Parts: sequence; C-alpha cells; structure tokens
Amino acid sequence: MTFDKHRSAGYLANHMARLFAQRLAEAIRPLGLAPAQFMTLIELWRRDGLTQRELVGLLDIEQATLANTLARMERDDLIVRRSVAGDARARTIHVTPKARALEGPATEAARAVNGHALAGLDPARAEAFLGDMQTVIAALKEKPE
Amino acid sequence: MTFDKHRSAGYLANHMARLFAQRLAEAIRPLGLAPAQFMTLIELWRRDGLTQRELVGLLDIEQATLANTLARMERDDLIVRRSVAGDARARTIHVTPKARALEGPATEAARAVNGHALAGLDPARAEAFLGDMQTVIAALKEKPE
DNA sequence: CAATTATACATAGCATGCTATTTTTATCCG
DNA sequence: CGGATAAAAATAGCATGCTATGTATAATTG
Repeated sequence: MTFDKHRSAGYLANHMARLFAQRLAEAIRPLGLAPAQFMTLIELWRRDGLTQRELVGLLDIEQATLANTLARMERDDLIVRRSVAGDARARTIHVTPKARALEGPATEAARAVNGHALAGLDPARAEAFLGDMQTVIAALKEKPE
Repeated sequence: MTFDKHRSAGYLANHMARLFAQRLAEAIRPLGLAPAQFMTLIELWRRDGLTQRELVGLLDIEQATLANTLARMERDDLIVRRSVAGDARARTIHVTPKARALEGPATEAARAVNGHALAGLDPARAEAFLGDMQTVIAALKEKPE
C-alpha cells in the first residue's frame, strides 16, 4: 500500500498553491509586482502606516520573511519607512504613489486568477470550498504536540 | 470595495500550503527529510531508476527545481545516480538503503498531517474537498492567453 | 538607577520554486 | 558525413519561506 499523492491533501495543497502563485505572478509581473509584495500591499492599501510587527500578525508569516520582502519593496519604490516618535526601534511603513496606483489593476488581476481557478465549481460549491480551506487552515494552525 | 484576502482562493491556498509544509517539515525533520525530498521519494519508492526528465513529468515542477533538489538528496545520501547505457546525457536515479528505510515512517508522518488537517471535515466533505482541489488544479494548469 | 528582560527589526544560512541560459550529447536531414 | 536542431541535465540569478541569531532600544524590577 503506497502513498497516493493525488489523494494527499498536503500534496494537492502544495500543487494548487504553486499554480496559483504562477498565475498570479504572470498576471502582476507587468505591473512590476511579485506575489508576496502584492500580499503585503493588500494590507497597506487598507491601512497605511502599519509597523512591521503589525504586518507580521496580519499576514501570518515570519518576521524575518517579511523583513526581506519589505527590503525588496523599498528597493522597488513601493514603500517608504518612517521613524516612529517615541520608539526608535520601530518604523511605520507607507505606500508610495507608485504602489497606490497599482491597487486597482493588481486586485483586478488577482480576481481574474481566482475566477479562472474556480471556474469549474458552481458558486455554492466554490463558497463551500473557500470555507473548507479556512477550516483546514484553522486545524493546521494548532500544532499537535 | 477592497480585496478580502479571507475570500481569495489564491490567498487561502497559499496560506494552507505553507501550513501543510510547516507541519510536514516538523514531522519528517527527525527522519532527516525535507518536504521536497519526501515528495521526490514518493515517486522513487514506487518506481526506482527514473530519469530526471521522467521525474519532472511526474512531479509537475520545473527541471531546474528538481535538479537542485536531487543535488541535495545526493549530498544527503538519499539517492545515487547511474549512467544510462546508450545515452550519455541521462542518468537514472536510485534510492539508497537509507532512503528506502524511511518509506514507512515518512508516509506515516504525512498521513498523520493530512489526518490532522482534515479533522474538521467529515469524511464525505473531506473527499469532496480533495476533488475540488483537483478541479482547481486542472483549471489553473491551462494558462489563459 | 542599574541590571535584566523583552521587543522591533536585521542578518545569516538554507530549502524550494521560478525563468533563463549553458553544456553536453543525440538526432535529423540535406 | 556534417551542420542544424533537439533533448538531458547543470548552472546562474532571484523571490519567498523558514529557523536561528544578532543588534539596538524599551521596559521592568530589584
């Protein structure tokens, strides 16, 4: 009895996520955006001036991962950082006009990828699918000891 | 109207896959295995002696990605490569006894992660969920032009 | 207040993934 | 045959992700 990858949730999740990332990357590359940058901008478009620590909580990635992504975003003129009065350790992160202008096209592109991906599921099933992913995410978040 | 990441299939897929990878990594790290190595071994346990090209087709990853993973697996004494009679370009890939011995424990660990992840879905729903992921994967595989 | 501890962020090092290119060897075809 | 093409694998360069650790600054506490 071998391991059937086509019935393994983890294998399928990995495969699906890679395909999503590839399609999104293609779609937003013309805008000069990479997927992790887009993910970060989603938070900053909603609320500008967050600190790195606050962003880490919202994105559920490691602080070190975000630090690197933010460095690339600063390099690409998507964000600027301002020192915080009263705490010399922290800096707030602000979207540049260049990044602000990308909100519409980038979210459009992401919606198109999502629509294409879910085209094979009828609306009710697609809704259930999203809900199931949230259920699985919640289960995986609690580490088993 | 902003972009709601909790309703974005791509965002959820990425988050879910990262959590799966983390749980699997924790579970197989004691065995000296990393996720991509495990994924590759699944194919080699089933059929030893594949070429890199054949493995690329089975795993649906880029050839360059696999080449790097195989280099690490060779370094870690999980595989050896043998030259192919009649084609000096290709080499067949073979599991070492060390890697062979990991089949049971590693697949057990992966099954445990999958079980934990799907614990919140009843069996029928879990089945449907796997099927939906396959549907989405199929949709994403055909690039839109 | 000084010493300890905690917090915010940066850096180092590595695994996976991608695209693009190179190198080597086979194959094809005029 | 010999030059062009194709195929197999390796390499370069980069983005994301992780763990572990370092550095600077705040906060706590004895």
